[in-house]
Amino acid sequence: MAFDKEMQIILKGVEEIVPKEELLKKLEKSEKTGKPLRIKYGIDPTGSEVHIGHLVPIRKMREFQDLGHIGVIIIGDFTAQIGDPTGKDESRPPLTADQVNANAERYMEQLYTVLDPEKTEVRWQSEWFGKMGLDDVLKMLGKFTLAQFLAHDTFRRRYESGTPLGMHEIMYPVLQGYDSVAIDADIELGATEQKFNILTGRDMQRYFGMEEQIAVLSPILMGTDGVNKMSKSLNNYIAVFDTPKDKYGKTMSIPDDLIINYFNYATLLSVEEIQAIDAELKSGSNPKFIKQRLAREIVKMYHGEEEAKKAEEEFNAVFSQGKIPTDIPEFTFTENEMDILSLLSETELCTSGGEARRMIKQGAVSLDGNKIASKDEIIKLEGEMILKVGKRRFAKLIKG
RNA sequence: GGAGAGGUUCCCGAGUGGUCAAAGGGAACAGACUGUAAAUCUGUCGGCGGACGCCUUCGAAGGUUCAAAUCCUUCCCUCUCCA
Repeated sequence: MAFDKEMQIILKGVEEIVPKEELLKKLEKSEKTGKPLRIKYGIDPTGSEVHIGHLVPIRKMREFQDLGHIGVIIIGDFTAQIGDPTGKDESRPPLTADQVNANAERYMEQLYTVLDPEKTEVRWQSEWFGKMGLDDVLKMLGKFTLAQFLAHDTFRRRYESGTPLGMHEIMYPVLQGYDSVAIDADIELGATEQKFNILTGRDMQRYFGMEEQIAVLSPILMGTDGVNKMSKSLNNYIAVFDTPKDKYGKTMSIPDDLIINYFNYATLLSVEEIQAIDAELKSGSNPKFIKQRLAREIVKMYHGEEEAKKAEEEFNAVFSQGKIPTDIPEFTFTENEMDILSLLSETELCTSGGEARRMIKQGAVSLDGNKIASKDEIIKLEGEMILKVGKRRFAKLIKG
């Protein structure tokens, strides 16, 4: 087969391709006409942080780019004001246009850590939706029936459980589908939960007499808690803008049985390398070291070898040997002595006096390694001292 | 438009005049333990002051009462059934 190599790259780490047999035709056509395929991926700039779960399909886009195709990023400035209802059980408060603009810029910055800017086209939904009149919208909506949408699990569940479901939310797949018409997409990337929306794009293209796009669906990356999918609202994510130290630490906190999953979807290692790691893991070698390799790989992707090594050393020092991290906030005091409660609130190690007292009572507070026994303790400030709360909160006190 | 149900602390969810800062679960945080920021166990979990107390909180605004999350009035929002 002519496209063996291409198919192998495209299929790697992909959960599902619908419909698979059309993909080969697209590739053949592209080769014959010399016209690159247009690979669509839509983002809703509802926040400004991208996490590595988002990047799974983005990395796929990069692979398409490396094969010579064009990546088209849709900035969903209209859909962002709706909030994607699929895969969610609750409405999201709409955003203002200003927030959307601000988010979009920061978003792209993070995507370019993976994408090839030369082969990336960025398009805004407002380019086409901004010009539409109500008649266009009605025509578009008339192509679908309510039953089609209620057949979708998310909508049905929301409806049946009595959770509010706004009319505008039902519009979401329609808008996303029309994007594919507007940019003439050949392939749309997304996580598996996007299947419905992406297939709506096929319907839409068909209604407009166009060739239908193909859905290339990536698996959903599990969050660091190992229970839910990676998501901002659940705070179980590793962000592109996280510090190397945080990326490393968060990776180390994932459950052991997620290790291979992360290797597959969050690193650039080849299938063979990952198979070797899997074998090693199954042979009973200490998962900690394999997880450290994973953490190193992830940090390396975004910050380079050097930073990865540093993050690992730091992690070992702080968590394995109980040492103090290197980059801790410093506070200079001119007073000769202060009571411990004031110190804890001034350094923002504790958010309230009540919390500070609680932490002391629980034996969580120490100064230069000596446990603080009483909330009435007066600290003599001299030179540099390290104040510590729990395992992860530190402050350096400097006598000014 | 008609008839019902409901909006509680970060989330879910009990509570229907004082004993409620408000059960229980989840999340989070801390301690012990561990190869780990995993798992498990224990504890904490509105703010201020050493408990007693005070302040802020139960959709919003008023009102009744010595006293309200709990009663009344108006308003906002959600769901169900009927049309």
